[in-house]
Amino acid sequence: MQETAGGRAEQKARTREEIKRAALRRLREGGPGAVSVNALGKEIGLTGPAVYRHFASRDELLTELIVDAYGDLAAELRAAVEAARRRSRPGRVAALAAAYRAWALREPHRYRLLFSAPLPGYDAQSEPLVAASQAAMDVLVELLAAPGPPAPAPPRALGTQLGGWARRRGVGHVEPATALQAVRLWSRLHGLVSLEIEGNFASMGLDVEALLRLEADDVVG
Amino acid sequence: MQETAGGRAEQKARTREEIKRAALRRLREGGPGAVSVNALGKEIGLTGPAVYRHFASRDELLTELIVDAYGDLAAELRAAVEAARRRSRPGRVAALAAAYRAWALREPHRYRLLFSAPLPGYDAQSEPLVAASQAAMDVLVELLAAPGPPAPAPPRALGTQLGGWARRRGVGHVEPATALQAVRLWSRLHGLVSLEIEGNFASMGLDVEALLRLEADDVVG
DNA sequence: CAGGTCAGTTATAGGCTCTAACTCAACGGT
DNA sequence: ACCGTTGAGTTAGAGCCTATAACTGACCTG
Repeated sequence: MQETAGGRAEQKARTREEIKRAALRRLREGGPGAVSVNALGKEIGLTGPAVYRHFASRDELLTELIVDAYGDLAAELRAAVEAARRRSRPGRVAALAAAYRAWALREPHRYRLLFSAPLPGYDAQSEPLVAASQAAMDVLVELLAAPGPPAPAPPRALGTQLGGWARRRGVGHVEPATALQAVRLWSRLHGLVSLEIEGNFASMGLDVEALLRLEADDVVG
Repeated sequence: MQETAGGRAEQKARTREEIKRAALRRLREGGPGAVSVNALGKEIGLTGPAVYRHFASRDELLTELIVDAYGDLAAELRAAVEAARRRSRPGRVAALAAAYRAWALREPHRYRLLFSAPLPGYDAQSEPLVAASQAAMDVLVELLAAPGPPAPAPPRALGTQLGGWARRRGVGHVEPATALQAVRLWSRLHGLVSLEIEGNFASMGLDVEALLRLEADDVVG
C-alpha cells in the first residue's frame, strides 16, 4: 500500500474516490443493479465489508453519486452559458439546452440516477439532494434573470407562488415571470431528454436536438 | 381450493391475477424493491418458487405490470377526452392533460414503472412494451388530429421525420404539424408530471395543475 | 515505546432470484 | 372405471446480495 504519499486521511480520501469511480464504472456498464457493495470492493482489491469503512451504506454511496452528478451537470451548464456569453439571450438559452441534452446523452446512467429513484424507500427529499438539485436549477434562473425582453406575466395565483419561492430561496429580486420561464424550461428539457434517453423516440427517427431548440425558443419567446 | 367455479385454466388465470394484485399492492407500499417473488407468494398463501409456475421470471411479471399500466393510462386518457367531447379543442387537450396528471398522482408507483427502468439490464425496447407505449401515444395523436385551427408547420427536417413516422405507423393521414403537437404535448406532460412526482416541485409550493394548463394551452394555442 | 485508532480481514445472519427434484390431485383417453 | 399424463404445488439448495460482529495488525500519538 501507500504507493502515493500522504497520511491516513489522504489515503482514506483516495480509497473513497476509488470506490466511487468503480461505482460509476459499474453503473455505466450494468445499471444501478450492478452497483453492489461486494462487487465494488472486489473491483478495487478489497473484500465487500471493507467498503463499509468508507460508506455507511449503499444508500449513502448512491446519494453521494447523485450529489456529484448534480454538481457536474450544473458545472457543465454554467460552462455552456459562459461560452455562449456573446450570443443573444435565446442563443444562450439554446446553448444551455444543448448542453443539458449533451450531458444526459453522454452519461445516461447518471442522468437516470438523478431523476428516477433507484432505491426501495429512497428519500429524494433529503437535505443534500434538494440542495444539489437546486444548485443546478440556479443556473437556469440566473441565465433567464439576465436582462432581456420582458417575459409574459404568469397568471395571478402562479405568480404569487413563484414570487414566494424566489423570496424563500433568497433570490427575491427574480421576477415571478422569470421564475416561470425557468420552471417551464426545466420541465421541458427534462421531459424531452428523459423520453429520449429511455428510448421513447427511438422508433420515430426524430432529431431531438431540433425539437429541443424549438421548445427552448418557445420559452424565451 | 376451488372456491370459485372453473377448470384448471380458469384457476391458473385467477392465480396470475392474484399475484399481480399482490405485486401492485407491494409496489404501492414499498416501491419496486419490495416486489419480491418470495414475498408475493407468501402474500397469497404460496411458497416463493410456486410463483414461477405463473411467471417465468420477475422481469416477466414486471413487464406485464408495465403493459397493464400503459393500458390503464391510455383508457383513462381516452375516457377524459370522451367526457370532454363537447368542449373546445383546447378544452379537450386540457382535459387530457389533467387526466394524465391525475392518473400519475393517483398511481405514482405505476407511473414510475412506466418511465424509469426498474431493472438491471431491462429492455424498454421490447416489442410488447413499445406497442403498449404507442397505444397511449395514439390517444394524443387522435385528439390532436381532430379538426381544428391549423397547427404551425414544423421546420423542414423535423416535418420530414414526423411525416415518415406517421406513415410507418399507419396513420399517414396525420399531418406532420399535428404529430409535432403530439410529441410536444407528450414530452411536456411527462416533464412536468415526473418532476412533480419525484418531489422536485415540493419545496416550491407550485400549483402544478395551473402550470400544466399553461403548457398544454401553449401547445394547441 | 505503550496505547489507541482504524482500515482491513473472516464468519455469519438473513434476504433475494431462480433451479432441481419430488408429490399428488385432477383431467382425459381407452 | 381405470390409469397415464399433466401441472401446480412443495422442500432443498446454489449463488447472489446488504449489513453486522469479532478479530487482526499496521500506523500515529503521547
